[in-house]
Amino acid sequence: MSKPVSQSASGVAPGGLFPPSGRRVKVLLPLPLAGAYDYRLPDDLPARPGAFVRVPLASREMIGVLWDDPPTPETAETRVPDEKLREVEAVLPVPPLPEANRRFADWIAAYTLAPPGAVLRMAMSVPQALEAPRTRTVYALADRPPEIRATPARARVIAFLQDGPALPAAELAREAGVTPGVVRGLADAGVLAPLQAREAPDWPDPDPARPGPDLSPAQRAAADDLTAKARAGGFSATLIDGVTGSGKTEVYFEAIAAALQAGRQVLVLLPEIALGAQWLERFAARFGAPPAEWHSDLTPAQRRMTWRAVAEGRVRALVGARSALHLPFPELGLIVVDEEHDQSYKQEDGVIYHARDMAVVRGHIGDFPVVLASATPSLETVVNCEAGRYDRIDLPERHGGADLPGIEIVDLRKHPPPRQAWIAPPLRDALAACLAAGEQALLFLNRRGYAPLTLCRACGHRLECPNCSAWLVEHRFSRRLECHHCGHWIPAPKLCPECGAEDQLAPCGPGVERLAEEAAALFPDARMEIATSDTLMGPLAAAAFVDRMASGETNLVIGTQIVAKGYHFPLLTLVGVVDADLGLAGGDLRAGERTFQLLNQVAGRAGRAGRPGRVLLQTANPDAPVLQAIAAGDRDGFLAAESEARARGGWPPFGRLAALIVSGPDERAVEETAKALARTAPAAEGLRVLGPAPPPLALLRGRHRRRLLLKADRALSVQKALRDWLARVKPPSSVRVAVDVDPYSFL
DNA sequence: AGCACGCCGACT
DNA sequence: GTCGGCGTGCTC
Repeated sequence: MSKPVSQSASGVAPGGLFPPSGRRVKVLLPLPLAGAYDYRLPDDLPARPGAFVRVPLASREMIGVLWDDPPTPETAETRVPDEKLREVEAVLPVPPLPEANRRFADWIAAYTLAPPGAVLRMAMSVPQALEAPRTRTVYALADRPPEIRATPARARVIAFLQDGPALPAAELAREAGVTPGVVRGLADAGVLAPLQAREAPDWPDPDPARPGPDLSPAQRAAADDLTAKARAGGFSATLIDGVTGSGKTEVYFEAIAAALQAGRQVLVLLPEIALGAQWLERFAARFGAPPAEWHSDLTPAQRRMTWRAVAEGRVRALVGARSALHLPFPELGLIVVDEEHDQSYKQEDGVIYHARDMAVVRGHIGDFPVVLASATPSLETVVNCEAGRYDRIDLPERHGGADLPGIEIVDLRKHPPPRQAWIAPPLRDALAACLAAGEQALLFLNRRGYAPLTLCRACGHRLECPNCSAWLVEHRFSRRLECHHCGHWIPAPKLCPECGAEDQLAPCGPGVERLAEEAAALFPDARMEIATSDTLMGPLAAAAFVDRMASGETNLVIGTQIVAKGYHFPLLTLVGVVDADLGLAGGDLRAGERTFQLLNQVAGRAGRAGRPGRVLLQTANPDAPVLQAIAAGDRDGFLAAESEARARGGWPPFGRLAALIVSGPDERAVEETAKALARTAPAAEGLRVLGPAPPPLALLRGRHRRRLLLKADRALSVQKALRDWLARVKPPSSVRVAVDVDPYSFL
């Protein structure tokens, strides 16, 4: 132990020994520690639970949150001795973390088995927001300005400030149309007075009183239900189930208006990919001001100001990706989870949780309604509705809206594409007709790059990632082979790295880049564009792409799932799904459901704005139930069959599942730990452990992996079983055991 | 998460 | 002989 620690802890102060004063408090630190630490809060520091405090920790300082006392006081043995306590140094000038956020963090930690501090870290993602708000120097007219020589430029500055806001020198000069020197001169002369102003401009409040759009009778009924819930408060979870174009957004906008009118804050969650300009514009059109935003493209300054404005209640409505759930809303009164079925709500690293489910928990804790919206609701949510846990609103398709696209299956066994090509004749002909008619088409292939596999014709060697059990994907634009799981890449080689043969490396299978090559050869006059996360980096690139689509500048898009979500393309009439079977391989629990949702969403891109659309699904398994259901438009039939199968097997949502992922750089040590876990697996009625088994990605980012699966009856708590189980096995320090409660990915 | 302590290789 | 690599372990 270092000297400063023992000194301060024993109460040695200049002038002698004092009995320690102040009371013992819990401080949760944003670190993956087992629980909150005890500190001494000096009597002269007033702080209530939730206060952000600065505390010493080992040789440094940290910011933590004054946590509530645990419901069961600890015993004398587990209690940290008084001598070890160090002092809370300061209370930061920020509103405290609201009670609901604290209970929410506790709940997530208990459910996911994550350390509470790791959960808190998500709520404290912007430490700079906790410091005193930054100020900037602005200039206003001085109270008693001295007499100076009047010039036209000076007059303009003075005139501007007579009814304009105080501004920083540079902005003031720009607004008044003078050079910065004029402003500086006025300031030096004492005509302008410098003031310190808070940097954060207020967010314009969305105006809930603005009249909404005309709603259909079904929309009106749905909106009335939700506005009543939002006005009254109290927990409820409601699914809005309606196809694209049924007006879900307009309906939940009414709920938002009601919550705002009731003086509550509102949070809308969207998948990151759908959080584009189009949604923001719709919100602004309805409420006269855009919402605040929270997503990965924010700058650090935007992040800091937004976090603070949320905490101070100055942000009334915010739209964000899943991490927005942890923002410190003091008056949250409604959460909307749009595209609730979307897999991106499942966070897969760090604290592993499902944002849709946690949104419902947050509503429960905050005692307010939660609205889930989707055209293809998840089976989880549908079952929750059937069980009466969630309410359900069905929105029929609007009359006068676009017809549902006609969906046709192209049997690749009957209509094979030419060698080294992937567009089968029926799709080729449909594309030709569509482009000839001056319409727009989308070729969908959920695979980035040129080719997913490169192999040597001479020796058969496959180019694999050294850190992951995965093939390297060729990207022609960047002339690289890239691993899509870690950051690894190599320049596209000319020689086989195994046998040294020259020009024998052959691309196998298609990616969007290769498909574009094929399409360009078939339709040399098409105005083609590739849309993937590689080509649409950032909101600006995405917005520019949307513009080119809306204007018809682009008439053929080759895209991955990025085009399936969030955008509306009014001129698009043909969608070709190049490989409808892609998502079905691997046989994981939700492969069918996921494929249904994705294909349905892609198909929904065709034929809006009144034009009939056409969708062609290329498949080698035309009899697969998912594809039959899509083609027949029989979503409910598909869900019923899927539900039946899962109920029979005791799989979620009819049973509980938790995965243990054992990983480490040393394969033997990982294997040993996995086996030790299997040996000590809990044995109880209604509980089974499967594995260990190497997952499809048995090597990921240089770490070897094994998976075990705990399957339990719905009535059982998997958390208790997991906690007891993990306490029985002490893995070596190089091996990590991650817990994924309710796993979605089986990789 | 940091940061210190600790125990083995290339330097002044 | 020391500087320093980052493996391991602790922080109320």
